[in-house]
Amino acid sequence: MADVAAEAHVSVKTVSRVVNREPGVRRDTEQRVRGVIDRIGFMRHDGARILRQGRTQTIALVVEDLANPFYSQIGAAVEREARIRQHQLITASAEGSPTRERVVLEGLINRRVDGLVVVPAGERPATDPTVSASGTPIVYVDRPVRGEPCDTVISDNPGGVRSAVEHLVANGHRRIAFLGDDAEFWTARQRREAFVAIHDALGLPGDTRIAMGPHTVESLAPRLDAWSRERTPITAVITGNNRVTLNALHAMRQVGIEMGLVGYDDFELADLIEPAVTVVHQDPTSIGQKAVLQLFARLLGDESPAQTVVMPTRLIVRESGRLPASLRARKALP
Amino acid sequence: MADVAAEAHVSVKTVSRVVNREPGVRRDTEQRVRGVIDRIGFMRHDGARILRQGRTQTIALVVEDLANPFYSQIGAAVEREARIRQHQLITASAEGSPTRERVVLEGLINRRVDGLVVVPAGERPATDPTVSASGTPIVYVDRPVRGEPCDTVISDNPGGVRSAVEHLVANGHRRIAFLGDDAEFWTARQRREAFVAIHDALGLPGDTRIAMGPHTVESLAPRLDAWSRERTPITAVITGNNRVTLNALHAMRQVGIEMGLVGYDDFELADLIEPAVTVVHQDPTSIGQKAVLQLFARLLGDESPAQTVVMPTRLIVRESGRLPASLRARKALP
DNA sequence: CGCTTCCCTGACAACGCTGTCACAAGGACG
DNA sequence: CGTCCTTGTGACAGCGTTGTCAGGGAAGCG
Repeated sequence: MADVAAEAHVSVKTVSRVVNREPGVRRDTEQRVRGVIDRIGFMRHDGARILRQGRTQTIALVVEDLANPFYSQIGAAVEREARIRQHQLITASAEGSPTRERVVLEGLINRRVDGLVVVPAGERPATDPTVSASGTPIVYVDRPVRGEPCDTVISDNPGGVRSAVEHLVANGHRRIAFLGDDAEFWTARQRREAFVAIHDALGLPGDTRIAMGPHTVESLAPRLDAWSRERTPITAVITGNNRVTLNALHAMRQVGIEMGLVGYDDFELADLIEPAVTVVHQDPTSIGQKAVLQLFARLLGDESPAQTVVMPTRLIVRESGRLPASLRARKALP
Repeated sequence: MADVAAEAHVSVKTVSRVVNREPGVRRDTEQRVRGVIDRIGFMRHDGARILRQGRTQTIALVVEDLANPFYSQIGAAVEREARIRQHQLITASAEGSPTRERVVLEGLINRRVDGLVVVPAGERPATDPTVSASGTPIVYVDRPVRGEPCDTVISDNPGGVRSAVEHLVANGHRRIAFLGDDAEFWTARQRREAFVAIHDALGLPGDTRIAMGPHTVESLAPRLDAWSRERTPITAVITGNNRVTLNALHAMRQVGIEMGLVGYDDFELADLIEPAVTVVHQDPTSIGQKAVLQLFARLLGDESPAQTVVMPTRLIVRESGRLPASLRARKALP
């Protein structure tokens, strides 16, 4: 900038004014400065600008694994919303480890990102000293943190599970199993609890099977096989997230069982599998969008109490919720 | 930092030394400073550090669409490799628009990212003045740019297409169509050309069908239907990328045609569709990894001439490459 | 003509940190 | 006792911007 100033016979301040399109520069001066800028290829150093102004125009997204379509869709939405608001997005993976998450968050706060969208790993309480002391606004996504209330965007897990169970029941299923992901995950637990609650509410048999992950195809196959051979066999399963759904589908294919299925999370080609998979769809794009909206409200000074937004889910009915023909004969209890 | 210094009765420089674990601080001084830091919750301001040191410890990834699994897997790999090397990753979408790409790149260079991994939009020549003038090292991924040679990581498109065609031919197919993505994309064109070349090399009929996209299910369904009804019908298609594969699968399902298929890009559940889809797999994780490797070599001062790395593809044989039973009767030309 | 007002421009400090250099104190050594 | 070296510490400048304030000239006004 000093070089430009010297070359154009003006002060650095005037160059700054031109670069930032500030008013109060005579037209010919501006032309001259602009000419020099183009000629020597000057580019403003945003680092210095940031240091001076205190705002980094950057937000960060911390997720478990960017390659998981659920998170990458959130990522795409967050990036788009950030870009619209002239902010850059830093993405970071915590790989599900609270320790790594701390390190990552600390690094981001050292960089003075303006705000954070975080899918919290584990059960970290909201009052992480490093984070809360920094005053950086955070919006949690997909699962809440413990302790004092924080801005959070989650999806309606009980509602999603209820729609799945009701759909299966309406199709004649009575004994429904639940394959949840590792109980370490809050979403997994919440969905399990909802599963139990809705069973009670509908007066369904209480001895249905519940198995929490991690699930591999190898462990799932014999388990599903066994469940379907019991004296009071299950006729359908609800899977707790996209990973589990995939593995369960592989397992079923492998063992050759026919069984009702409602998956959690929609996935590409769910409609091309035979039978097409009925799923509970939570819209990652809307979730990400909503989170950014909330974050920017805070950045613009919104001081209202922390808010938890529950995003609705939608049951996408395809075919896998039906009672398979092979099971219709020995139709279950009333 | 000044506050800490005052509180601990040392100079800011000593605080700086402690924070950065520089040697040459007496043990008790360090303890005292560390105590104050913890007490008042000091966190180093990396923006200032960066301004002083000139390195941002940040690289950026510019892709078309983060929600596309191919790119999000590259993104995950790049982030991981960057993290290992103590760098943060900024991701940005250009949404396929060269104009937007320019703006995005300019913004990233203003931030003085240390390096860039870019999936170039369109046919931008390598000599983008803003970028090349800045001297920021760039590695292009998935498709090359025109003009002077640049570091580039692409996958072996001719090899991939060849393996697809050879596989289909080995399964008895003779009339094979190619459904490429928009010819605006370099990869789409390269795959088309490879398709033509291998046909010549193998002496296959020259009148096979080629259609470049954008392809929707609606446009694809009648086209595939028509092709399969002609006097010399095609018996198989090769699809030019994951999007096209998906739409083609939907279209086939919709019209109810049986036809051989080899898709470009692997996708989750390709093995659960009936018949399981044979694909040409390009490994986005390795591609991303390789690109970062190359980038950091440049950052560490590697001055060797620009290099184009071609990553091998792998044909994942499942079932969709077979000659459907319904077509086996009127078995095609020798 | 003197005064105010407006427009344009520049000097300067400061954002928070670190590299350089200098300096003081203490011990080793001749 | 003087010299040299080592160790720990601090003063200061400067990274590239921008906010603040001040100043100079032209125009407007009485």
